[in-house]
Parts: sequence; C-alpha cells; structure tokens
Amino acid sequence: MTASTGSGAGTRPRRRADAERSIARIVAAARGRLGSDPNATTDDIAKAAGVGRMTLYGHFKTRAELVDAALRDAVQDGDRTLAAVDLRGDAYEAMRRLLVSSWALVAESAALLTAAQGVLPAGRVRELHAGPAVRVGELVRRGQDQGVFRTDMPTAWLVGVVQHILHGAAEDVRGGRLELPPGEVSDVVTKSVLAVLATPPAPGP
Amino acid sequence: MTASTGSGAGTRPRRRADAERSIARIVAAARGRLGSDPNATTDDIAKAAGVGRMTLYGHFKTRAELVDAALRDAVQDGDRTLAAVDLRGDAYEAMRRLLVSSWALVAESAALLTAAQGVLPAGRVRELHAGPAVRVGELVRRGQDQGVFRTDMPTAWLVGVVQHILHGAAEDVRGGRLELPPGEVSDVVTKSVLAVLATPPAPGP
DNA sequence: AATACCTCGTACGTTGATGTACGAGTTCTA
DNA sequence: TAGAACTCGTACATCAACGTACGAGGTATT
Repeated sequence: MTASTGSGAGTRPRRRADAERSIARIVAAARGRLGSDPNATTDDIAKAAGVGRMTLYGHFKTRAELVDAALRDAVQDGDRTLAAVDLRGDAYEAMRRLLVSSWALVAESAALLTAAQGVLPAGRVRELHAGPAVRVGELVRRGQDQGVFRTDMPTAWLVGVVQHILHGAAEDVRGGRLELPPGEVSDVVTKSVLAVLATPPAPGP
Repeated sequence: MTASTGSGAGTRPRRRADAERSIARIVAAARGRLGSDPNATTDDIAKAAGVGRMTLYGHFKTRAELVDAALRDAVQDGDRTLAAVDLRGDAYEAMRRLLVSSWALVAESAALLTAAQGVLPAGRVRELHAGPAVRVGELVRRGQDQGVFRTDMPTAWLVGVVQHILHGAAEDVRGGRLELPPGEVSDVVTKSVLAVLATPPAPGP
C-alpha cells in the first residue's frame, strides 16, 4: 500500500479518488507478480490488478517507473516494520527480533529486488534501500560498540552479508531448493546471520 | 577451456581441428562476457571470440545451449580446483584452504550462474552443480562429524549459505558496492563463511 | 589435390515485449 | 448535472534479440 506516486512529491494538481485506487491496486499487483517472477510483463501485472494495460500506462510511463514504484512501496513497508521493532538493549537480541519480524517481507520481495536490479540504474536501487540499510547499519555498529558483534570486518560488509543470506534463502525457497518447513526457515536464517555477526570466541588464528 | 562439446559424449564423427579451436574460443568468450554481464547477446559473445555470429550458430543451435556449455566448462574448472585442494585433516582448515583457492573462480562465474538460471531449466543448473556441491557437502559433513562444524542446521542449508555468501560478495564486487582492496575480499568472505559453519561456543539459548 | 568441412557476411523471418494513438464509454467532483 | 478526469479495448509502431537461409570462399584432412 502507501501510494504517494508523485515522482517529485508535493505540488500535485490532485488526483481523483478512483485513480488513486487504481494506482494502489497496480502497485500491489506489481509487488505480487514481480515478487514471484522478476520477468513478469506489464500485461501480467495489469491483469493481476484487474485493470486494463492502458490504464497502467496512464499512470506509469514506463515499465521501469512501475518497478521503481513497487520497490519504493515495498521498502517503505520494510522501513515501517523496522521502525516498529524495539532496537534498544542488547544488540544481539535486538537483531534477532529484527530478523524474525522482517524475514517474511524480505522473502516476498526478493524477486522484486532482482527485477529492479535488472531495470533500474544501479545507483537508484541503493538510494531506495538507503533507509533500511542505515537502520541495520546502526544496529550493527551499536552491537560492535557493545562488544557483541565482531569488529574485524567493515560494518558495510556485515550489513551486506545479512542481505545476502536473507536474499539467498528467499531464492532457495522460491526455487524449491530448500526442503524445510517454512516456519523453520526463519529460524535457520536468524541463526546463520547471528553467527556471522557475533564476536568470535577464541582469538581467531 | 576443456571443450568436450558433444552433448552425448563418446561416439562423434570427429571434428576438424579448426572447429575445435573455434568452439574453445567461443566457450571462453561466453564465460568472459556472461561473467561480466548476464544479458550479453550472442553477438557480443561472437565478437569477443573473434568469430562471426554464424559460426557460433554453427556450433550451438540455441543461446541456451551455449550458456549450458559455458557453465559446464566453468563448473569443470571449479571441480578441478576442488580436487586439487587437500581436504584431509582438520575440516575447518580444509574449508579455509578450499575457500581461498576457489574464491577467484566463483567470483568470475557468479554472473554466468545468474545467466544460466534465467535461461536453463531449474533442474539442469542443479545437475551441473552437483559435482562441486557434493564435494563441499562432504567436507561440511566431515566437519560436523569432527565436531568443528555446527549440527543444529541441515547440511544442505549450510552448503547453501556458503554459496550465498560467495555469490553475494561477487555481485557486490561486480557492482562496485564493496569498497575493499580486492585482496581483502577473499579474507572477509572466508572469515564470514567459517563463522557460520563453526560450532557455536555457548549453548545457544 | 580432391573433397568434405568450416568460416562468415548479408539478408530475412519470427517472436515477444514495450510503448503510442485514437476514441467511445464511465465515473468522480464541484 | 456539466465537464473534467479516468478507464480500457483495438490497433499499430518499434525495437531488440533470436534463429534461418543461401552461398561464396578458405582450410584441414586423406
């Protein structure tokens, strides 16, 4: 949800209510279809939205623009989820909470990300991810200050690893490569991520 | 390198030497181009091979067939690399050796894998990876038996995580998202992977 | 040296998706 | 309720990549 379709938010002539509704449905459909197939066509998406292809093009000049809107929407949801998680206290436990509550969303948007990477300029994708990335980065850094997360690797890399494990797991699930009860996936993902982040026990050789 | 282009190896009418050479160049070029851009066209590849597009189609009926051959070639190289690594003794150290010596190859073939996933049937990709995957899987299992690798997650998942971290790092490098001296990448990747695999210190809550 | 094999250019047919044009009908909004 | 905004079908223009056809030359092999 969360339309806010204007490229440059703010001064907008005002849109009619039904248009607003159409846009919301299209964006939702785009998230859904692109989330299960990164190559979904505009036609697929329009059909899934229960809307004519022309209506879609009435609101999004190009396919790229649509993908951008879909990703923006998904990221916004993610950011909201992150904001709702209590990140205070022990960073280790905070990270666990964060992973548990964001796994589902990340999983269903993994393919969407792939789609975006293929269509949007590289910089744009980073830009859209900036919000959540900063939040995670801050938590990681705080964990490092607390001594519970390792400091022998750059923070940026650690954040990257978190993403890679999440994204990889999502792809595995989507491709049926992972034979694991869906509920447990969240578990192993969480454990794996925390294992990377945690301060190593013995003085590493 | 390593042509062996016949789909059904063995009884083949025999090919002329120059054809063999062309094929080798084409496969090498395919690995190169697809390794830096998963969407490289047959035209790109032919040009990179210093060969006419028609010559290419003379040897590979479809683009998919070419991608298959390229991936097969890369995997074969990988398998050879793995075979050359001494996997005896402490599994932890063996894994470190394995990661160090295979990182470069994995990195340069990451995009090729992506290309293959888009074009080849899902099962085919797994089939091609079977060789190396089994080798890594065996090492992981051996580490679990030795008590140095964790046993609270399925072996298959652990193998998957190894791949995800490697692949993710490769993508980061390719996209310039990772600002790290190339030499150090191998280091952090190795450390990260080993952190996931290692037996956790305290009894996990 | 004869022959079968290989190279490779040009040109064409095909497919699949993107995006545009037009226009008639419908539904908000004021 | 008048008019602007929106929907949406059909039809078409475009484009990029794939793959095929033909045929004139080279080059390995025997």
